Amino acid sequence: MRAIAGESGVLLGSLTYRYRTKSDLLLAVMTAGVDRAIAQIEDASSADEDPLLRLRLALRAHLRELLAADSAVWLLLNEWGRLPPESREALRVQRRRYEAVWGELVSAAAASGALAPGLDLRLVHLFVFGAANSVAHWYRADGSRSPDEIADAFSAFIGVGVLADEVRPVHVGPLFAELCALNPTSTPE
Amino acid sequence: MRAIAGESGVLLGSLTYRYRTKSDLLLAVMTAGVDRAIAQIEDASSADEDPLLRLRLALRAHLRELLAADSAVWLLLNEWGRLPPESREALRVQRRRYEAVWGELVSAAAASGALAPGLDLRLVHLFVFGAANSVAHWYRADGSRSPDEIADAFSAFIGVGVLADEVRPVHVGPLFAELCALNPTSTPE
DNA sequence: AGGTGGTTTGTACGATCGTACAAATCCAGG
DNA sequence: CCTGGATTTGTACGATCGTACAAACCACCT
Repeated sequence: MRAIAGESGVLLGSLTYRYRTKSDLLLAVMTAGVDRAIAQIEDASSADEDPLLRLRLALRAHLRELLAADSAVWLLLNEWGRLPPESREALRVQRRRYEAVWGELVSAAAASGALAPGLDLRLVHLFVFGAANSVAHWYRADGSRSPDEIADAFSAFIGVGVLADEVRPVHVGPLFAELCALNPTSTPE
Repeated sequence: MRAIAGESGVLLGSLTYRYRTKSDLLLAVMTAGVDRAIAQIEDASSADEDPLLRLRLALRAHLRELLAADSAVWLLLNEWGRLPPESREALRVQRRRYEAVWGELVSAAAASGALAPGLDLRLVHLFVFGAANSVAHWYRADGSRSPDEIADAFSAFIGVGVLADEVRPVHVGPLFAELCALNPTSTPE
């Protein structure tokens, strides 16, 4: 809490005034982040008709969101296990929407005959999603490949991850600042 | 610490006697776990000559280790980001060995012509490894598929994961107990 | 000017964490 | 039997965590 406040340029009390608990804050940041990611993915993937190209564009958008320095998606993935059950319950709506987008993309790709027949589409969906997410474990912003390049390489095979040497820090400050900019004078709950 | 002690059937003080710090304990559990996993994978994959079958058997072994209720590999994956730098440094040897095993399997599979040509093998390696690991995010012991079935489905496509509804708890107690059984009367560092 | 509602500040509290250590206990070897 | 080292126990300390709250502050309206 104190660290987040410091990164956000406010003091601890201001945080607990806007969000009664830490879970509320995390929930708000994650909800906004996932909403943004869904919008980006839907926007990117709607730019074409070809199912495979749509999948590829969606992967690009997803990795851009996931690998951003202030990625709320990455925060969600990392912090999910420590979220209280109520928060996970509250995030279920966004999660279903997110999964629905991917499921649709995978189904369309399968229907177009691009995927090998006889595959369990649910598993394929889990595979694509999890594989893309695990890129965040080894990606470095100063590395040799951009998120788009990784997404394309992933589309070609489909490429994924391992633990990186250093931990990619999440700067929650900007996330909170952005959230405050979106709701400048909202009543806190 | 207190929770680990409780699960292990000892008290807090006994833990800090055997391992001076929490990092030491985590490091010992993880090192032993990764060693075990490497041994299992090497053992399983050495049972055949066909590179693809070896990869498949290695995936089975890896998922068995990863998805076990007391998986030290899963613990490592989850706790890596919160490990102090010295611990990560100390684990680097095992990590390189682990990655070497997978790199070898992927290279052999590629050399046998099983993989599409022109792929970045380093990325393929990251992909396979990360994809397999992310299964742990949605796997349930009471689910419909066994680790081996998932590994095989993954081998067929290559399948991966998404956040599961509930968090799979890691029971560190058995890990510590096993560690004590291995070193019954060792001097504590 | 004065006051009012929203917001920030600073501080403090209780809980929990990892760690430290004296006392109690266990367990060979002589 | 007993003695000395190894191990466990129980307790306590300092730090850090999330939370709560009174006081100060600010912007805006009449």
